[in-house]
Amino acid sequence: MAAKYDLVAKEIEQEILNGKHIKGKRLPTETELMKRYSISRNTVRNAIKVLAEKGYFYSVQGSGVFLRNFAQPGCISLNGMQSLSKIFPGKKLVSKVLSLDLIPADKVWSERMMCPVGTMLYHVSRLRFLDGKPFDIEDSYYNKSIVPYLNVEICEGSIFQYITSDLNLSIGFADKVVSSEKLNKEEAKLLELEQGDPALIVNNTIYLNTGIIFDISRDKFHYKDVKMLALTNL
Amino acid sequence: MAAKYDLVAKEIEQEILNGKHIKGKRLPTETELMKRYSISRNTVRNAIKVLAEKGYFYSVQGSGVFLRNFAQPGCISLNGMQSLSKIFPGKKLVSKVLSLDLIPADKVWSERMMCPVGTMLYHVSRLRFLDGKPFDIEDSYYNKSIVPYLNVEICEGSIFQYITSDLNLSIGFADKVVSSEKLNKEEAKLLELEQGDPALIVNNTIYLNTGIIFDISRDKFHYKDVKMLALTNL
DNA sequence: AAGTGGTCTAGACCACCGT
DNA sequence: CGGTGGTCTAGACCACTTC
Repeated sequence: MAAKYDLVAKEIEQEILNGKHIKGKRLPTETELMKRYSISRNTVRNAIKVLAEKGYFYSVQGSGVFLRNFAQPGCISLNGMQSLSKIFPGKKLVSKVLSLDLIPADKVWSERMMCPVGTMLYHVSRLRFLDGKPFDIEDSYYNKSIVPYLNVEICEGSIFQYITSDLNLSIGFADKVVSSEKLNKEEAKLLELEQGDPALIVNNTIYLNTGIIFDISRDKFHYKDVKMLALTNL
Repeated sequence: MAAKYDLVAKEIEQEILNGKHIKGKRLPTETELMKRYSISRNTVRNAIKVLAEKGYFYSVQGSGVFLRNFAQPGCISLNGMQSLSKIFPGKKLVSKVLSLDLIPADKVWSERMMCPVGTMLYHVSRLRFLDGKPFDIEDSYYNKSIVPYLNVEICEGSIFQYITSDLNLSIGFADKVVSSEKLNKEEAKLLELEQGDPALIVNNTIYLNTGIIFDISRDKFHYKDVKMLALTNL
């Protein structure tokens, strides 16, 4: 059962995407929106907050809520957790599975994933292509006691969709540590770059809504094609 | 005049930093906190939300609010807008001003900064050192009609502190686009690296709380020493 | 069934922006 | 000054976890 403020947020978001509101312009006032959707002021404010966190709005006390220049297309958002297929809706995304193993967690991994030593982990290596061009190398470890089954077919598709839709798990939040490194020879070859070229690295620790880690992964992105966007409030 | 929920948030944050709460443990219930601080439930929830957005907590419906593994020290947060001196409290931060010019905005810059062509801009280039080691090259453009005066002395200190404390301006929000590039010869020399070595790039567009851009800057970070942290909710 | 956080309402007052 | 968003309250009901 979806919340009212979420429904209203989705509706307003749709309006924005359809160009109904104009960049730099004021949104209708809160009182106006209360009437329009027959909801209380706090619910209006919650809807606005949702969209403000997505980067659509900024509020100025005493003045109004204004449309913000939002997300440059092609940027991977560091704030949300959309899958790549949603970020690049028009483009063809292909995942080639380099390896898929089932291994027991050693001491290091048990600490990283906050699970007992010996917990079985799926280790997946994928090379992903965007419109035929190598885009990133992804190295993931999934806790098998949470994600009980994976195969090559699933890994060639969207693992996240499988986890949310088929396994019916709710993803909660994530830490992402971004850095830059030189590529080694093998990685460079996969990304069609030269050894020593830069890579943009993102280390993800991904939690269920219960606070349990189910996935730790490292993405090495092709440095020429990838930009990450972080929206900062306050 | 600070808000109640902010004061409570600060108090709880202090407790956490003093080790009063333990990682993975539950925070007192909302009802408990209502009584303790003599505030309404919504105010408690606002305080919790502030800290959740900083990465301290995650909430589980029906269960409680739990302490999260928070910010790895030494990481630069992409969510907040702390100045470097606050991120590395123990370390010595030195800024060497490479250049400081006053230039009129051409067409490109007027569009980027959403200001009229001809608006005067301070262009500041700085090389920053952390404990004596080169850390990043920063290239900034400030809108002079908002930041009316800058000199080398100010630029050697914290420009942000000058803007907030002395000019009494309120910073609102920022876009940060993160990418990776090869260093050219001059940049490499400044950072004591080799030409072609990776750099971690952050392009910032920084707005006042009124939605006006006052600063656009590009940071090129030393790739060996720098990690950025993004916290993702939802 | 009891206890927790999540949503929603109705109303009040305050701080700030514009005129 | 009127209108806007920001804070705060008190109370209600719902969804979920836990036992």
